[in-house]
Amino acid sequence: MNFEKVIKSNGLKATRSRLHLLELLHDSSHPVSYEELKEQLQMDKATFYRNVAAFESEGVIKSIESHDKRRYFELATTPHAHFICLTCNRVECIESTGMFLLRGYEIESITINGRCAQCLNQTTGVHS
Amino acid sequence: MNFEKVIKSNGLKATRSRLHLLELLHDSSHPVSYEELKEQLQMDKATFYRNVAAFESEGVIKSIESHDKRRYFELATTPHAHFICLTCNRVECIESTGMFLLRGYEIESITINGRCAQCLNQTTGVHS
DNA sequence: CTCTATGCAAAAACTTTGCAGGGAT
DNA sequence: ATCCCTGCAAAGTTTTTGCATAGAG
Repeated sequence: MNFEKVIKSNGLKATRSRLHLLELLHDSSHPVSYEELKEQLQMDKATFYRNVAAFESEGVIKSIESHDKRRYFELATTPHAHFICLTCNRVECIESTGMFLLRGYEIESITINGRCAQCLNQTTGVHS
Repeated sequence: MNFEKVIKSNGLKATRSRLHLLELLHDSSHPVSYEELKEQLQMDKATFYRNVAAFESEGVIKSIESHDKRRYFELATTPHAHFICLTCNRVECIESTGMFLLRGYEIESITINGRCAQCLNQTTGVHS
């Protein structure tokens, strides 16, 4: 994946911080929480906020809000739904096909909150 | 709707502030934003935060997060989905029946982000 | 070389906590 | 009368802004 190109094509400069941000999101199999993202990147907090905002407004990344105040980020790819487990807080991407229809509305994203199969069976093993 | 009873049955005292909060949510046809709620209630901000937290943890009210950082509240009723228009920021409740099934998962709430029919037709009339 | 992005520090916005008085049961 | 709730003020957090320097194109 050529992030440099992606960044530049959105009128932004391909700096180290920005490449790091996108790489981190790309390397993760699931959406990354705000906190985790902020932690793992060594850029200044001001830069972090500015870059996240820039990428989001350019549509390079997307954010999902969970039931509590958590916010998760991922690279913008094909539209798909998200499932957030209220017990273990994991976010899963749900690739679906027939789901994006609702009379007269344009659907951009869907978030489903609930409890995943794992957590329903074993009440142990809670992820923070 | 007997809010006094609702509040007391959750081990809380039926104070004016709390009754106001629930009445306001009840009188609104759609979920109310955090800001609007905070504005329209004349209780102290500390009290506001404490009461919202109390009601939410008791399951009396529910909150929905929109794509940006907005948070919306409603009285907890029967499970239903929400549609948030990314253009006009309106939140609609979607009563659905066959929607709450997903292999092995327990669904608690669903949020759909997109653009409503109105906004798709007329690009004017954006609500704040 | 130009103009944007970054880091630092300071400010603003938002949320939580402590405590004494007021109100509900 | 008791114990919870409220308001105020102060402390903590999170996010934004201003500005000089560093870095990308």
